[in-house]
Amino acid sequence: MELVQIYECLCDPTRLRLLNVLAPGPLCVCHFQDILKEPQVKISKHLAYLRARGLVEVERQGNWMVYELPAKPSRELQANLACLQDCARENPVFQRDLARLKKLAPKFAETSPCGCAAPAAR
Amino acid sequence: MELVQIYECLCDPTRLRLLNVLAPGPLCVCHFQDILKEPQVKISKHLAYLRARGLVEVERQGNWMVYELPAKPSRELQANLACLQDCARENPVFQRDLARLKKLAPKFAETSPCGCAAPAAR
DNA sequence: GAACTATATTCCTTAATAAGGATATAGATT
DNA sequence: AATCTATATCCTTATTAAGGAATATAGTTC
Repeated sequence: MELVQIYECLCDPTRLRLLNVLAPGPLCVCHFQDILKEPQVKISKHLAYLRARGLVEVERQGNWMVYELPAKPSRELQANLACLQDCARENPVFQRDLARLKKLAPKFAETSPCGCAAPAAR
Repeated sequence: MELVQIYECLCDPTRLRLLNVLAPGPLCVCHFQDILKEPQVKISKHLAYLRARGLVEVERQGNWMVYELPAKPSRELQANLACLQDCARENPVFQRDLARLKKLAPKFAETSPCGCAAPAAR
């Protein structure tokens, strides 16, 4: 069951936070660091975990690895991401992360050549 | 985050199957055994896991322990159970289990004093 | 090509989880 | 009280995951 793989990804708070801030648009690792305020190793490893199970996709842009939600998510993934967004609406941690994203987005856009925060600034 | 606890419960195939067949109504352990065709220990342990995290509730009826989904699920649980049902609709394992439940329900009702399959027979 | 940046991987330690077999418990029946 | 039934717990083994420290890699810049 592919479903189990999805839930395996969702059962860690750090990974939930990553997916949450990814909803508005692509981000690179350093931006995740700034938003979640977690060490690089931790973030990188969880992103690898998500990637291995198809919950995120990556594209290299120079030095930066830009992560985003799958372009064509399975029905199951789509349903669960929607559900997560729904739950995130009332969750203080998720909301704080999104607020940080919003606040940092302009700075991201000007300081990082990858420009990966641009879509998130919408 | 309570959400993580929910996902911890959902990231095992046996537990997903348990929750799936619980959707139509309460069931006791022996019925889970008949439907999932898994050993008693396994089922009992996973039910305990679900119970410890509030995904199911139990009531003793004589010898039988009757499990059911929470009467008042949190918003998050409600959303995720709905999502699971949605995903189950296209999943052969889940559908097979539900078919077995439907087929066995009358037999359950006549053979077991707990009558816990009655609501499922609806 | 040397230094620098952003990110990934490896190694280590610790803890959580799953599964199965055997045994224990609680309640029912005789 | 002895026995039976349904279910839970204990024990052991193996797998998996998390976090941190250190190191490796790929790409960039000078």
